Amino acid sequence: MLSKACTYGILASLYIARESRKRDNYVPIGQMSEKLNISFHFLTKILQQLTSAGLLASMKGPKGGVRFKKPLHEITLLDIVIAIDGMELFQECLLGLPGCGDEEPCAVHNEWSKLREETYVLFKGKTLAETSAKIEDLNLRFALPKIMTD
Amino acid sequence: MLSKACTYGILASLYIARESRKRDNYVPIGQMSEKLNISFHFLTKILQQLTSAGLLASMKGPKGGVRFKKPLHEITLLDIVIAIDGMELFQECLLGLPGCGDEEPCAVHNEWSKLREETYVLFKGKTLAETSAKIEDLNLRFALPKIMTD
DNA sequence: CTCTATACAGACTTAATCCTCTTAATACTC
DNA sequence: GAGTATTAAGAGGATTAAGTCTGTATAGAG
Repeated sequence: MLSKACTYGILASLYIARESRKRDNYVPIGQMSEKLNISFHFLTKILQQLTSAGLLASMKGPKGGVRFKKPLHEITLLDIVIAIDGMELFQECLLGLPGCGDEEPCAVHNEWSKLREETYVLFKGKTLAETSAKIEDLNLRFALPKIMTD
Repeated sequence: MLSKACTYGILASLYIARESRKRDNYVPIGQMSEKLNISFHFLTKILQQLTSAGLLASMKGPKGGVRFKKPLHEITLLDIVIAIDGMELFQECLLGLPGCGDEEPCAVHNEWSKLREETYVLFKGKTLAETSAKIEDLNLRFALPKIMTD
């Protein structure tokens, strides 16, 4: 469904969102990679994609790191997904048929495009503000063990 | 979403279904691979999965090939998908969190599991009889060019 | 019985994804 | 200005998915 890079990107985004609600600093990638248990260099590359997509601002040097450029309620999971995995997910024919579309639908086009649209709407409706808040409500220590222990 | 092998498996299944409604012979994989423009050996491996899953019966030798063991209206796209890609698609957490489930949901678990369920129902509701009939109704020469020219 | 057309099996190759490493460049601290 | 903590950039390695090849077994045809 989503690439590993994309799920890491979402997790990292939720982490950054959570940190930035606590204090307004840049969040260093090194700390983040430890807490999320994701390879530092790999995470760096993923976050660079978010930076060059204009979602994150980055700062080098001590006290550097990354943070979101816009308020958290203006950034959605869709923004993250598109920046990393692109739009193909919401456009591809289930059967991989090249000409499939509304005009020349494949055998499952109508149902499938409806599901794709629902998926799109789901991602679009999830802001970082709302979603990162939910993480704390639910206290997901099972999944993100080190986030909760700093 | 689906692996290449799985989409090829579905296309081949629709082809077999279509052929077997015309005459009751085994469908040779060589002919199928030409018509669908899929590598013969690769397609063979994929169809072996359907055979060992009990969906297809196969016959060696001249006039041999594969055909479905059950009537077409009793076989769904879900059967094909599960035989090739397994059930993970309908079980995995969107964020890849290991403990995510109804008891300890991740931040998007509820919405995501609803979508997964809809996907499952979509596949389950699509029988080969209905779906392969649709292919001819819609005359999908754009996508399956060689199917229509034999 | 032999020949041929087919499926079966598994090793191998290629391509894509995932991840790591090394070397910059830059900003802060003293 | 030197030292250090950080991101940036890109090469390279590891793993998995995708695809190819070679050979074997088997069923039918003559």
